[in-house]
Amino acid sequence: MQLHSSLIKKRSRSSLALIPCIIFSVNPSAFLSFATSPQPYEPKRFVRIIHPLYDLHHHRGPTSPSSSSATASHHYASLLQSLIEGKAIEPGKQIHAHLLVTGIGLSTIVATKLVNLYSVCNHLPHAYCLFDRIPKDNVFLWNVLIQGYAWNGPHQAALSLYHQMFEYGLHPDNFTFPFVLKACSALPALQQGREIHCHVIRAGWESDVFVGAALIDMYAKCGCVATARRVFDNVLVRDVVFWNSMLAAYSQNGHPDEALCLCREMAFAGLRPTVATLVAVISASADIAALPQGRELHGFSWRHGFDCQDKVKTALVNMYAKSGWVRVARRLFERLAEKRVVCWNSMIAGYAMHGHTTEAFALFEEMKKEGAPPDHITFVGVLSACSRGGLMDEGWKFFESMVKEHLIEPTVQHYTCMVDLLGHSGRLDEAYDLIMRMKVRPDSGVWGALLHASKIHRNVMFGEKALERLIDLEPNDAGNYVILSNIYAQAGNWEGVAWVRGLMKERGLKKSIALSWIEVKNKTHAFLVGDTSHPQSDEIYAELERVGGLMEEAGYVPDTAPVLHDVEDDEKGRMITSHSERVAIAFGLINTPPGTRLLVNKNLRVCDDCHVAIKFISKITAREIIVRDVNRYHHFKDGVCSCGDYW
DNA sequence: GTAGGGTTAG
Repeated sequence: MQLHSSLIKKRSRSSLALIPCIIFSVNPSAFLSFATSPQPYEPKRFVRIIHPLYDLHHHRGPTSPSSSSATASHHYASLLQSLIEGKAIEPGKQIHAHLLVTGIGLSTIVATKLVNLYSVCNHLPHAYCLFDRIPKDNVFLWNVLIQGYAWNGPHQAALSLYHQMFEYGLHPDNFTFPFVLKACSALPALQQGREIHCHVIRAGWESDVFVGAALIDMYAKCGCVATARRVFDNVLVRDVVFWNSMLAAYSQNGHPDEALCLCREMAFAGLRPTVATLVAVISASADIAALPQGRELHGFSWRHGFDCQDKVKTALVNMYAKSGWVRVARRLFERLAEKRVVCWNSMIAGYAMHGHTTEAFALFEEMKKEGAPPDHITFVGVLSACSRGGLMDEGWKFFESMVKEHLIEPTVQHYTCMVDLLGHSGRLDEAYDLIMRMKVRPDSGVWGALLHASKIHRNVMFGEKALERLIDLEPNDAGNYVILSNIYAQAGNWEGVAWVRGLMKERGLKKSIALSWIEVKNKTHAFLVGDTSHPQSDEIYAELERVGGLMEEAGYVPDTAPVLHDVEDDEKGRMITSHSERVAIAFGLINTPPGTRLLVNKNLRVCDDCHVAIKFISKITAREIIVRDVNRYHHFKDGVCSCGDYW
């Protein structure tokens, strides 16, 4: 027996342990084995493992007697089972060939294992080919194939297989449902997902924790968070992963508050968080720039040893960048052991959000130099940096290099950045042309970008075109209607204003109430417009008046045109000087030592007048004031804002 | 014998 061996390291899915697979070549035909023994390789152990196979190969075992044949089947099946666990496709292929070449043939059990192996290793054409030629009378066989298509696509194939099962008189079980639901999440396919949910209920699996998690994931990916929550409530025996699914559902669908609240419930229920819990919750606090929670979670991660996990670190980088602590984010980023593309993306996007274009571009260059290939999300970050900075030429250059050099097909998000960039420069007709020429279906983001650009450049025609589409795409988003109403008001078209307001009333839409919050001494203080509920209310308004006087001396003229009331139009008759962000800033001024940087958050965009006012405040009080609105960061310093007055 | 969750942009 001539042997030559090579060691292949395969990652086991469950434990991430390294499983050495030793491949041997045996005369006359290629032959192989594997060893799950720990390294270093032990010859004695190897011989014990190879022995039965060696016998089989020389036809000493699996000849005509049925008992021997059954033994052979058993040996091959257990061999294949280990290959499945190690996801070792090549040895599997060789066994398959060997069985066919030597005429040993495939028993049902061996064929099933091969389908399983091909399926988990994403060799689906092989898996299907084999599946097609064997009896399909057990659910297990269908499950493994559906699993393969659900993980690797085409996802539609998983769904057709699921439907075919019924034609064979088989019924899906508690394994089938998670697999096929995974395919629905990936597509995403809500209608089919709902149908499967009905089957789940009929089959009595709705309180199964695995099926439940899959349903939550499916509904979350389809944007139906409320339904996901109903599923969550119906499952009474919950484990950590199940909780994590619901946390992720909230965190990924723009419900960060609910995610944070659920996390507290989870802790109360006595469950210990995992890496996935922390990643979901940290990213939820990043979404609302909840720095106190974010820092608390950072501390928790550190105390429980999660902070050395790169995924947690990346989530923290993202959280600090989004919460206005870019330098802290960068320090953490530098300490990452392995900078994966997501880490670079997170940091680049962080810079872009703050309008730090130079840093964003520099990091992009560094990334390429370090040999980390940028992906489509990297380009979303870089392009949004261009659009924040109004850098038209650079934007096109990046867009073209993405397509030509990096062979990345532009997605709807890239087009959104480009529309934003063109809109920024007032080239609304070009922006509209680009939307018309897009290879992908324009979504609400693209039309939203055109709508905002129309507002800034006071263009009624493109504003109307954009709202027309947005009414179809997100009919219940009050913000869109308000922007067009603003555009009409700016143009003095009061009929237009009345029409839009009428439309909103008819549809029962109300603009969200404006809210600003500021963190002082580790405590968050939130304010509504004209808020007088704070214990320091009198001092706050005295400060607003004092600063207001200085501002007028410096040349500030409050713009009281009706349009200004539209960002926070709930406060009819109230003074714009009491807009929530100004109240929060005044609170910050009286509660922090002179010169301290103020960081204010707002749930809507800053209105035009407040933007002007805050520029004055920053100069008069010699403070750096950072306002994070729903769209971006504004760094006010010495009477200038980093957004260049475009937001 | 087959399982489920997590980082990025807008």
